[in-house]
Amino acid sequence: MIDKNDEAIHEERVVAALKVMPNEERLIEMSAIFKAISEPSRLKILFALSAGELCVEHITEAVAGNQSAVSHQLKVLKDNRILRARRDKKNVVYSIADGHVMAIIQMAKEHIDCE
Amino acid sequence: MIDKNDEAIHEERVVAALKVMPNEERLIEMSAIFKAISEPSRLKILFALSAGELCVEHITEAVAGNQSAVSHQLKVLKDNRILRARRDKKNVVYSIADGHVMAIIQMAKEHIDCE
DNA sequence: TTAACATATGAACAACTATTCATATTAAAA
DNA sequence: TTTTAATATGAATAGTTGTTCATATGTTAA
Repeated sequence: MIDKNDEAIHEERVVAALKVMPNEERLIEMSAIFKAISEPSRLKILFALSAGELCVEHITEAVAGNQSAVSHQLKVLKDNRILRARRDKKNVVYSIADGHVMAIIQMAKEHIDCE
Repeated sequence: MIDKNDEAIHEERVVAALKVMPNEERLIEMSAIFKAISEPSRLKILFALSAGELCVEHITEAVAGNQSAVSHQLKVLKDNRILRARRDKKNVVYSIADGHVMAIIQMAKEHIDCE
């Protein structure tokens, strides 16, 4: 181990990396999560919902957006299982799917503040 | 509190949301982090580096990519402070900037697996 | 049923982004 | 210095994505 040069160390790491490397399908799946929350408009929706579930109208109000745009954005978030939706009479009420979502956002916040 | 209707609860949440809502600049800053890791090709690089720092050549090898593309991808990751770079003789060696990065990725993984 | 309300959707356009190719830059070795 | 090796960059193109507008769908109340 002592006289191993960088080249050898790196080659080992390349092999190690290839072993832990998720397959293409899984990479795309993970990327999609990040893509979904990588638009300010959609991130804004997540903050709007951080205090609890809201119907589309109120989300639209909270993000100062327009109804159609918000609906499209909600679809992206729901399709990626970042949000859940349930109907309540005339309204559809959206909420954050699980704790991981805000945890990811929190971590990004910390990352920025550490710089 | 007892006879508060959904409308009133939601309005309160809208107000709460507006209070915690990051300003536009900060939203964009956070989005940029996610955007940077939202391409499979770049995510792949992060996995390649998860075992330790590597030079561009080895990264290229680990992701089975082409040199120019990888260099462009590295630039995006570095500009967003997701990676750090240091020169070591002829090589430039890249590494993951801090623990938040892989933590975020780990959380996304868990999120997917919980579905 | 019909009217009114809340949400969703499709098409179209504009804006953005990734990759490729060719080449520039930079550092080390000869 | 000249050459070679490693990395970076600019321009161009192709593909992707967000927003808007108009309208459809579905739900409730009258």
